Amino acid sequence: MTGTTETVSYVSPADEAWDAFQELFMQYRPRMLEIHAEYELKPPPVALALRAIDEPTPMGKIADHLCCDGSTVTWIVDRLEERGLVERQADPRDRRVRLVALTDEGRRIRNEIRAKLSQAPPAIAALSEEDQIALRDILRRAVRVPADR
Amino acid sequence: MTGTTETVSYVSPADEAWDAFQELFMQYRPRMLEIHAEYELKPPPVALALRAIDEPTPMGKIADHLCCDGSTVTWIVDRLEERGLVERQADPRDRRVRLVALTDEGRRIRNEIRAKLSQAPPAIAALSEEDQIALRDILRRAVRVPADR
DNA sequence: TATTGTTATACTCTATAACTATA
DNA sequence: TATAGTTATAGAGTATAACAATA
Repeated sequence: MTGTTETVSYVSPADEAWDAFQELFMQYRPRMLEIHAEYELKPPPVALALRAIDEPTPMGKIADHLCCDGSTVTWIVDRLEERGLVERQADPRDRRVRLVALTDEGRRIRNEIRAKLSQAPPAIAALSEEDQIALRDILRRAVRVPADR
Repeated sequence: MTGTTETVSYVSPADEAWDAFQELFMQYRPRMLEIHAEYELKPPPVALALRAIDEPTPMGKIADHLCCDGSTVTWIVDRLEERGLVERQADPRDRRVRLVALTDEGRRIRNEIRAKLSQAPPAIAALSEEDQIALRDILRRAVRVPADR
């Protein structure tokens, strides 16, 4: 029996890459929590909501993005609104909808957070420039694949 | 002034790679939550704790790993112990310490979860085998860098 | 009738402070 | 005296169900 017929416990390079990917993310997680904590954005979904908003966004879309209940989004947006980071706007197309929009301050803070989170961790920064570029190009190709599931 | 002296808004390939990395992770997040939900491991830290345990592990080390308070780990381990997935053991070297160890059932469940989480998402699986291998090799090189911060 | 979002509510999760037991 | 972990507790976070407004 040759190696190529072994399928039961075969691990594809994709799965091996994915394991390393996740390990790297778990390495980074404390830093991400630290950055969120600097802005008192807690629990994580509050920070994720702020990070995700760009254009005015319906409450329901935020719920989908966070994978949480709509009533939880009401609570999250209440918190962000109390702090003046977002405001609820009417949607002229459908008066049931409430659009969540960044305030100027909210945009400033969100951009600050994004900038900090965008700094590659040591694990990536220490790679050769050749590796960095190859990694960037491969990941950009990957991200373009629709995540239908 | 030449381009190489421009430092203010320069984005390195490392940072660009890191942005794509994070986008891919956010794409995958719903699937991760779904897998955790299949096993009723909620909130996320409960699932992360179970996933992380291999050898019997002191409570305090789990708190460090999750970036949470020790009393929260007491609560998390209580939940896992109620379900028969872990058990507290004495540490013969230091009687203050409680080691959290997987039960047979806990190891079975943890392995099942790990196997599901190890399946590369479509974005990765759809890459050419050449890209998959390059990605794996680069990420493995990255992960070996100590995450001193 | 169905959908978007809010309110009221109960339950879950989390940290703080005080405590026990070891070191 | 310091450290590992637990307990008691208050407060934060989350979902469910019932509701109001609009489609």
